[in-house]
Amino acid sequence: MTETRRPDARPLYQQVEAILRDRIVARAWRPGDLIPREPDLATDLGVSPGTVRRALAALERAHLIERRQGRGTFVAQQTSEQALGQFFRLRDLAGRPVTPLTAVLSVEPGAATPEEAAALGLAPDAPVHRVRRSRRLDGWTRVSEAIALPAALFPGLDLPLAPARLEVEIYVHYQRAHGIIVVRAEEALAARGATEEEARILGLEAGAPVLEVTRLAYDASGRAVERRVTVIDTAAHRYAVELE
Amino acid sequence: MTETRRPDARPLYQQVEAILRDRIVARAWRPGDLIPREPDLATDLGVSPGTVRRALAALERAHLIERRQGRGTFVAQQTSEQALGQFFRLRDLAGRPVTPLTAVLSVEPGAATPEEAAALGLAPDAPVHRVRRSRRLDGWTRVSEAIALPAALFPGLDLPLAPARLEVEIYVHYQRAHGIIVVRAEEALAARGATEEEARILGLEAGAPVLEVTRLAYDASGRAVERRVTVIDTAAHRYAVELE
DNA sequence: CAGTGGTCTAGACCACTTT
DNA sequence: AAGTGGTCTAGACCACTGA
Repeated sequence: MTETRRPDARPLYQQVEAILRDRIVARAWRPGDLIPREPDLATDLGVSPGTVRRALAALERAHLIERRQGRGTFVAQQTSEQALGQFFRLRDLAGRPVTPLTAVLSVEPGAATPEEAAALGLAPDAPVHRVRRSRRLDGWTRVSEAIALPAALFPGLDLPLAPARLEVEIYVHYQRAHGIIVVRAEEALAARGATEEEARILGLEAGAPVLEVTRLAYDASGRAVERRVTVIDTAAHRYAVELE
Repeated sequence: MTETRRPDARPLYQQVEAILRDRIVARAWRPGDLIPREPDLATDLGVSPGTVRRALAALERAHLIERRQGRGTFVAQQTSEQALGQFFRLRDLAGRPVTPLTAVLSVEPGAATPEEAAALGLAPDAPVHRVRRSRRLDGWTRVSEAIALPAALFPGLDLPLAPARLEVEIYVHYQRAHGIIVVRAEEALAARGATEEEARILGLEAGAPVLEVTRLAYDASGRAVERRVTVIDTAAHRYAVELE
């Protein structure tokens, strides 16, 4: 790059980052693929290796790529372990991570509620898939979950109904079956009393205190792709947060 | 650095980061101070400017320094705005940040409970300061808080009892009066029923669902310096979390 | 205008992995 | 041995700030 003037406001390394991210979003590079080595990317894009390196570091922080010394740079392939580590915040009372056993109770078509439409950027009453799940922690059903997905993003959603264990985390399924990579989520937490239905699922009395977590999840292109409401019995578990 | 061998396992930039962090922890450089410019640090430490730059970037991410183009690099001076932005997670129902009005109800000496001693790395029954506070959000008392501080770290703790507003956030006070910079905290969240005392403070009935947040805060040297239990009425507010 | 951090370049060498 | 990312160096130039 020998031009003296750069009319673009954004720094070069951010432009390079956007270009590489777009290739992943457009599935020109797919999860698991080996991408070209740094010097080749640099000459192809007409920038220095240091600039490519800075862009790749940002994509690695966003969990979109994995770099392995001696092997190369790969588009990140989500695994259940990775997805749980990134998005599942429940711990036992000693602070140890727990692995949930998840059962899909039902998958049904529905119409977006006003809250869902606003959160997901959909038209009112737009078609959604509704998934209900329950999750066992350390042997007890502690979590009841209601997930809403825009039908347009998840055509032919096929989740095996399972009474006990789902073999892969649902975000891994989104990626494999629908090409949607969840990279970020926002959650809003509150304490409230359990409804009768929740109390039945969790083995509580109606009105017992439960933790309600409302999540909005975003994919690599910044699109809201999932809204879920999770209700948790925190008798023997805690929702862990790191502030820094 | 012309040596061919480097016996140290850690990369140079991490060693430089540790050296500079230690200068802040040891108060050789104090909050607000202007620190030497990059090239000077590089020659003083015998490394290249790029290595210093990488160390400074890490310290900036940790909120220990602030870099301002054209002005220089300063040791971070906590402000109430900064401390609230970093450590106060409550939002209104629209997701907007709220600013709490804090009242200090009491400051008393006490002895560490077993949980506190374990969390803070103290001997059983070690002396602690106990601070009780309440916080108003949007005009209502929604938060009741109990803070425990190791007496050894906070000699002569002097918090003005205030019925309404505390002029600075308490972490700003820790820094100014005791030289303790809180950089990180871990929180564990649960839903439970309010005790009678909590219900009285929050204007609820005993047993009403409240959000309990147990926080352990760490300073720049990695030492646990504060344990607090916060009880929140989430009738009109949410605890916000970003997952990425 | 001088001085600072921010960006960008162009390499050399090391550590690790695989063939 | 060959090829990759990780570290480290040594600059040039730009953008911003304040005297």
